[in-house]
Amino acid sequence: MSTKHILPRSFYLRDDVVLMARELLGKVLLTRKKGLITSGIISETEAYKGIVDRASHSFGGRRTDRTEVMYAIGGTAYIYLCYGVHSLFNVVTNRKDIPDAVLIRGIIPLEGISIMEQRTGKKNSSGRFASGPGNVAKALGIHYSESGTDLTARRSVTGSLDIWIEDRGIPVDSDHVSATPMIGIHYAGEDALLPWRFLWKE
DNA sequence: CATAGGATCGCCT
DNA sequence: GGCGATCCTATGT
Repeated sequence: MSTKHILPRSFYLRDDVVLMARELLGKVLLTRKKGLITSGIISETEAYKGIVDRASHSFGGRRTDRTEVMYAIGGTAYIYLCYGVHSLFNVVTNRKDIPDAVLIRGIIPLEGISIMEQRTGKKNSSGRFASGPGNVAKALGIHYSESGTDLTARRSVTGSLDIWIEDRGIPVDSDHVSATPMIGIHYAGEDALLPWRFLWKE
């Protein structure tokens, strides 16, 4: 696994979070926890355009202890606890102080499958047993306490977990990608600013 | 300090 | 399709 495939800072620094959500499909999300490497091909994402997105934790530019990480430089991990049970993993994008993020909602398990089966207590019979944002983090051993990890440094805040994303040139045909606006949110004439979900079905 | 609620999941009917 | 789990976070007094 060559470091040249790690997504560079420049990938995350761009302005269009919806574009990045689309481009993250087919990229490989990896973790190394206590020397164990697990990974999966990103198959579902959702863009959160912080300031203008009612569904975003940083809507309206709100800053709290939890959401402060969303204002970090692109390429940082924003991870938080949902419903007291699930860690949800997001990729922060854009420049510092602009709180855009992409939620990783599904992966196709790739490396370390038996470890991920152990972590989730599920078998890989479906090929997508690690889909759903809570399951993604669970399978990869990601915990909300790792929020703030730099995805480009391969060195975590805690030192116990590395998280990074690689481009291995996996092609994702547009014909197999469905893009849907989030349900239940309507801004007249502001469709381009809606949160956006991308699902890759092979 | 007290309280309500959440970018979900899996089990139940 | 409904609902409980489970605990942190944000907000209000």
